[in-house]
Amino acid sequence: MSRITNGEIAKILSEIGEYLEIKGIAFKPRAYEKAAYSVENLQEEVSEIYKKGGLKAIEEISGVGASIGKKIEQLLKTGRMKYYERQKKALPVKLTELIAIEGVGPKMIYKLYKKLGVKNINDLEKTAKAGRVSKVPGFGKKMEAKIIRGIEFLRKSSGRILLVNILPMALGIEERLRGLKEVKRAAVAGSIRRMQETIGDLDFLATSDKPGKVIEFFSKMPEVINVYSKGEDKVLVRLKGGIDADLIIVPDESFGAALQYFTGDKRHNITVRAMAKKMGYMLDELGLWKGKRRIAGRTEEEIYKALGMQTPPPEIRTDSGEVQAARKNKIPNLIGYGDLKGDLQVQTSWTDGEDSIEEMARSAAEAGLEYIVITDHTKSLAMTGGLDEKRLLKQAAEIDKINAKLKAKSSKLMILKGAEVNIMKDGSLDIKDGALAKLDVCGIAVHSYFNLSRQEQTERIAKAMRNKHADILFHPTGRIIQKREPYDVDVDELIKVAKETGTVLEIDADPSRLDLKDEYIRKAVAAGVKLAIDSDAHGKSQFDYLKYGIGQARRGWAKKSDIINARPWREMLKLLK
DNA sequence: GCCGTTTTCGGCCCGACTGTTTTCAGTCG
Repeated sequence: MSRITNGEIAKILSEIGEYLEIKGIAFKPRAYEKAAYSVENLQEEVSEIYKKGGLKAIEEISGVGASIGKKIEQLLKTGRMKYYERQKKALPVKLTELIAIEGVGPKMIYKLYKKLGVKNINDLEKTAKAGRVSKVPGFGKKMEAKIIRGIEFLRKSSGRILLVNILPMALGIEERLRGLKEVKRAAVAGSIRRMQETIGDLDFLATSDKPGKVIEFFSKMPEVINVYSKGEDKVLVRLKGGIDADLIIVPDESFGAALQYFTGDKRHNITVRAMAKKMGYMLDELGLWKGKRRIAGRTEEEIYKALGMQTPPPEIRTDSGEVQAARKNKIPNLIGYGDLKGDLQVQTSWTDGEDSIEEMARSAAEAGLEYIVITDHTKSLAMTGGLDEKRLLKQAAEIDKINAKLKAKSSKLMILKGAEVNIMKDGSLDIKDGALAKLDVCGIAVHSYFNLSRQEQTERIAKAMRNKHADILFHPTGRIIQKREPYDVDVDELIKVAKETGTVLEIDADPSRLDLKDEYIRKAVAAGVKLAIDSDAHGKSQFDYLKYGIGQARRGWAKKSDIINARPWREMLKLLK
């Protein structure tokens, strides 16, 4: 049987949905879309589910019934899905890439293909720039210009920007809105409130008796480079950094409903709305309605409570079980933004960090931490000037000295000794066991040979994890968001090995890494594997990264008890091998 | 094509915005 991943199955199902949408078929598109979504967010590989329980087990997947189930079975058995291939043959266009263009949907794609033979993004760009799109009935000059703009934006930034590059600005704007005397309540909603890895646009909400004043303020903020449109209770602008933001003014009694609505995500809202409807209510961005009477809306809590459920934290509103859990009062108490007591991955100027041990320590104390582990690179990572056994010893002596100094100044910060030990191609570590034994915390990490086969890579890392000194696997998949794909590794297997060996898996909080991803965090938590959230700071300002790691951990349903560095250092050390 | 706090059949979230039109289709969140 061929190895087909959930991601691949999901992609095929969602493309079928788009093909059906194009044909104007009702309801089926949403069925396929829904099935695609639940397959993509499954905790277990569909191929495994099928191996264990056959077709019947596949049909147990939410949104998958007899028809889609059989199609998945065919795909697993033969590596092909005839139904999909027929659709594709009938309409040979690159749906996914065309749909990614802002403002372009299935219906447009169909028309453009029929009239102009547009099959992909390059065709579309050429024909639009030649002015041929605007000649097609139903299209005009504005649409054509919008398409060209959309393609350019997509090319430039893949349409989204890293959370870290926008969160500070968004929170700053939120704070200034709240400071206005005309504003009663204000908040930033959307994906930023959910702490998504990347952000497409910003949604601000405010309540006010004088909306005009607030809108005026918003459109004249120094961050604004363009005002697209301005109405009585709504304004849409472009901000510096190339991100769009809107501000919507709502009545105070609707603030919670609007916050709920604009926080999303879309799937979560669909599920909650459908539930409300079933209970005889109607939920929209102005409130929860029973007929014409608004029974809730002032706060989110009020709405969720009226629906008989807990308020799910924004980070987990992804329609992946949080609604069901909230109805049963089973949402776990997620790790909080102030819960970390230490940081287990910190680089210094001994290798590729910018600041000295002492400077990093001082900055960590200012950030409210009780301890840090110094984890400079080791010798085989030559480009960083990695430490050998001898220099590790020397660094240990230096740390003792600084700890004594800190104590004399009655600082509460404790510096522990560690290293980011390099995993060699064969899974061995580049520092001798004798030296590793002297470290308080031994982190291990991959920095080379990213291109090994899945099996080789998995075995290599698993072997390193089996070293009795290896405490934590740093940035387990090596990805860099929007820049570098993760190396091909079987994370499920790593989770198993982590459980078996007592190795901690890291959630690297560097906002361009956020490695582990939320789905793996959730799997690790479910498997009872211990986790650490580390800044991977290479400079004294970077302890700030921890909050992105916490956001990621929350997105993966991690509790405080799952995170070892949410404990005091003595307790934390006891949890290591 | 899927699903069940009323359903194994008859529903499926819903309204705003945009650009194209002259009453609406398509996209978005």
